[in-house]
Amino acid sequence: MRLKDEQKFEAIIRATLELTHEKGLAGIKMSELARKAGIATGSLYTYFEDKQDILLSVDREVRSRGAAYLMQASTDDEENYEGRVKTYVGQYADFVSANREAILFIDLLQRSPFMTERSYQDTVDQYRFTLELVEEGQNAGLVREGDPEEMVHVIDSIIKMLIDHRQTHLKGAYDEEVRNRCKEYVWAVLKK
Amino acid sequence: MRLKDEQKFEAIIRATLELTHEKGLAGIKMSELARKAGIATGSLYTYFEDKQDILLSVDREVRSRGAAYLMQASTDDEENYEGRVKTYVGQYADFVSANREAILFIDLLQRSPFMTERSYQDTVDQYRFTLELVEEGQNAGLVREGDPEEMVHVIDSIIKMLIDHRQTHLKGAYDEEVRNRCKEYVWAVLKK
Amino acid sequence: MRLKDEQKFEAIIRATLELTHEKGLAGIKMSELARKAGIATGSLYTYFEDKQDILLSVDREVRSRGAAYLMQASTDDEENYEGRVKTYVGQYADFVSANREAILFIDLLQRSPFMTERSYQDTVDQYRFTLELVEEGQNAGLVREGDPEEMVHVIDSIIKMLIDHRQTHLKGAYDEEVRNRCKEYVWAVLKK
Amino acid sequence: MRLKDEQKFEAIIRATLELTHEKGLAGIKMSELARKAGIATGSLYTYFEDKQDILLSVDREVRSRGAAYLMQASTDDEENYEGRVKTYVGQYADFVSANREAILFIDLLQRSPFMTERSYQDTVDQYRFTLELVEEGQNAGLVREGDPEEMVHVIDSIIKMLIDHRQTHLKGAYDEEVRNRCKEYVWAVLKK
DNA sequence: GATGAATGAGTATTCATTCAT
DNA sequence: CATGAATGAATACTCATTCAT
Repeated sequence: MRLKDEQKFEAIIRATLELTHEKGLAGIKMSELARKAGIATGSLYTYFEDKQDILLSVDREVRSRGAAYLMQASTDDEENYEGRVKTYVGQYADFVSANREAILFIDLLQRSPFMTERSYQDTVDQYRFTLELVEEGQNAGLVREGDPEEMVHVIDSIIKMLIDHRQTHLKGAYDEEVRNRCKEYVWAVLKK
Repeated sequence: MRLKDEQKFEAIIRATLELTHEKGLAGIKMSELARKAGIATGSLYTYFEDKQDILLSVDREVRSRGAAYLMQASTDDEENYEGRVKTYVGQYADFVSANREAILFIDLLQRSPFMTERSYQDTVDQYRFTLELVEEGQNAGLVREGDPEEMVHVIDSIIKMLIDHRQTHLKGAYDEEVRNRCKEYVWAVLKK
Repeated sequence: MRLKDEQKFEAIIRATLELTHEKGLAGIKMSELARKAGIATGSLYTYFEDKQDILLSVDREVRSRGAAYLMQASTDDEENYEGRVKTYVGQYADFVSANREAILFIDLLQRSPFMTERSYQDTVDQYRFTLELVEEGQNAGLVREGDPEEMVHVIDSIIKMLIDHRQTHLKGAYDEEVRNRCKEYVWAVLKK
Repeated sequence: MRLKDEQKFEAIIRATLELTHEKGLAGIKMSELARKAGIATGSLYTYFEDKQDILLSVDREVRSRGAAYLMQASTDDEENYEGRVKTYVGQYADFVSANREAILFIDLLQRSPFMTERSYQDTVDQYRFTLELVEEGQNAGLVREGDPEEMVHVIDSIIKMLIDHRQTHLKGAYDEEVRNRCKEYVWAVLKK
């Protein structure tokens, strides 16, 4: 017999993200999803309970990959705080740029009829490292006072907006310039 | 589509926004929409062509109201530029807070399959005043260099994020404190 | 608008019974059911929740009609007990013969995956009159001792078997002869 | 279909009967059947053509076992006819009680779409002995006149109903008391 | 052979739109 | 015009059967 396949799981995730990007959440049809993933419609149900299970699973997967990426992003060898923040922002911007579909997906799912009671905690976990970085800066008197969690969200939205604006409206590619503007704007918001 | 009864149109808009808030765009069913608006399902088709027509009409309406609000927002009597920016941001924050559902709706519609080729121009129109304010600051050497349009989007996303974070995650009410933080963060990003 | 139609409800019941007779419970397809009832597939869902709801509703309806028939069946003017029992059995046999499809349906549904927790009570209600007749006979010393409920079931099975055997295996029509045999056999079981 | 492993065939029969008892014929899924029989889904197709083949095979097997049992049931040493009938009814009641699932299965299959044109003859074969017993009684003037085949069916339904009523509705165990009632009722129907 | 994942035709169900009242 | 029942195409999901391992 054929073994349940990690590659198929991966293919389904990829297909879901692509389809969401192309047609929006509501536009996802199981048959199309299967075709895009290169499997039969019925096979989707070997891997997932139903449509909602696919969407929530993709959400979970994509979030955890994001968290993993941000966790591993090293900022250690930088000497000063500002430099470390900017390095981190640069890495985060790279990640956002490379994972636009995933980020769009999470965003759309959040406000969809498929999202039932997903806890806010999930999101927080994902930002733990960023949060700690902000708190460190506040403790060192280098960062503006204020709720660090809120600040993290603001930073997040700035970076996503800059990249989205560039790619969606200006049809431009993500480049060093946008990357630098991310650093600039974020640092402007943070610094005391 | 011409209107036969202004009140019904209003009810349909309100119902659309509420439903979008509750279940997301994909969760809007004509029957539910009608019920929420207090009319019969079939009557929706007296006022609108089809579902897409409703969504696009609500979008148009809500956008034009937003633009009208921002247009009318006066900043004239303030003496200095920073003060005028902050006054404006405060007013904008008030508007965002008072129209969260509408803003969510626009946001979701933007990336939905219902939105066919709505031009980016619409959005620009809406931000014309903000844009001019930023450009004025740049000309006066008070505002950081950079694409003003991009800056407007960044400002916009900061304000929306601050208010959304407060209301959604902290379940807190919009108040003077959030309003002030909007001003602070925005000015931090703008100022040279 | 069109009013929800009692006739359609009736048509669906009839179609369900016919289809069950023709193809068995498992052979009922919503599309075919709708066609047989002369309505659109989707309309089934105007009248019922889902397939199971149709089956359980038909069950309920058919049972209550049976109970109503047996309730109304008069035996009053007969002078002696044996005569009254035989009159009643004759009427019941007429009913069974005229409602074979309904009886088959109830029987099949009983042991189907659609039947969840239908209580035994339903069945008892339906037999109340028969039960009282048996008890009356026992009190008068005319009927054999024993659990009256059990006796009612035995009587029921005898009548159904006689009629089914005649119609199914012998392809014969229900007639006075079978009717009389019902009376004979039942009375043989009952009499002391 | 030839057998490769007698034990597996036995397991499949048992699983089929259990499943039919639990969920009815329509509720039998190949995957569940396989799980219950302790083999893989695909293996079912090593032993049988398809689903219908399983059901008909189980039917055949179960019927032949029943016939074998009734054939072997001896009534020879009883002196008088009534005693022999009662002995036989007692044995038959024992058999019915011990094979409720099989009997339900046969009953349901009979009226299902799986049963194509299984001849009525099969059933007759199975009742040959009972039939002869009744005919003997009629010839001896001890049994009521009437179609012996019909009488056999009536007897059969009485016994099954008594046992089913006891076990299903009263949750009681089959015991000497029920056994005796079977004899009583049957003899009441038969005797002239 | 045995296994259970893969397949896809077949079905139940949804829901935008139409239409009789 | 308003109503909400009726429609049926569109879609999610099931499950007998096949087949790669």
